[in-house]
Amino acid sequence: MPELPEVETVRCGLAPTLEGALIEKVELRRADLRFPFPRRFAANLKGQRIEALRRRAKYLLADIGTDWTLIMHLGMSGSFRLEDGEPVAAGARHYEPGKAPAHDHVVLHLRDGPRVVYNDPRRFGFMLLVRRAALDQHPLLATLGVEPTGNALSGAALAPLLARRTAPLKAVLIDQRVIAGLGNIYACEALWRAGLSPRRRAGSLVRADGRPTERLERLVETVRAVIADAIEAGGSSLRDYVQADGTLGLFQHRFAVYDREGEPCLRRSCDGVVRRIVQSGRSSFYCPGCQR
DNA sequence: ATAGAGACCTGTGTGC
DNA sequence: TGCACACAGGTCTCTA
Repeated sequence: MPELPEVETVRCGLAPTLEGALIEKVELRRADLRFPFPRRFAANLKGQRIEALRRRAKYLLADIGTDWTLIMHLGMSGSFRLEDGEPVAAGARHYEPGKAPAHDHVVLHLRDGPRVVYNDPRRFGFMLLVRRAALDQHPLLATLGVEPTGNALSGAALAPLLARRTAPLKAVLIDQRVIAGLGNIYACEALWRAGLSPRRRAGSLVRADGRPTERLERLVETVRAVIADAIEAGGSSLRDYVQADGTLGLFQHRFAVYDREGEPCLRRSCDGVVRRIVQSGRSSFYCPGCQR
């Protein structure tokens, strides 16, 4: 669910509270999320200081003490909220007054700070404690592609990854080994901005000599722009996603194609209608009129 | 190697 | 009102 802009927004919301905080206790309300929690998970966190809260692709990385990093992933429906005093902050989903909130799976108790509650109805998220020295070699992180936020993303960087690939462009864009953190929504939006069809063969954006085409350079720019715009808007709130303080993202109001099947294309001078197709099991939204 | 399907899990919206 | 079904921001594993 949450893609890079949502995870980055969560990171910004949590960092002021978490960075420098001392973990007094970790409460696990169940034995597993996507994976079982390791034996000593809570014990290893107890008494440790959170040194920094970083992000790589859709992963949150909390540096714990000198030796460990806590890898956290929100899956499709994970969210954090900060609680002071009585349980439940405004904006918590799946909450009925008088009842314990559903799907609160992990609670971090900080010394002199609010509780940090992880909620995840579908439980596709997870938390994993790994040795920081080996973090980059961890299987989850080792094969990640380039971040779309810095200066690393370029036509030249992508060309070798797209060359000769026959898979649809959309499928390759959301492959985390290519662009780290790009997901279904923002891939659709970037393709619309670039005027490129999600069905086009990925390899068609690379010249025979291996250099990027103008179309690929254009796509790189729209990917960077849509990610930057979404971060600025605090991400997109559809069902489960909220920021750490319970407020909603705003980018869903700016979708050009995502979830707009049957509605008119927003491009001036295009009278097309947004279509939904299924590519490798995921919905792709695009305008057949102006995306080629 | 690469592309696609299925699996994991719960909640919500739609149509009958 | 209830029920069945489709679908949802992700990613791992298996099969051709």
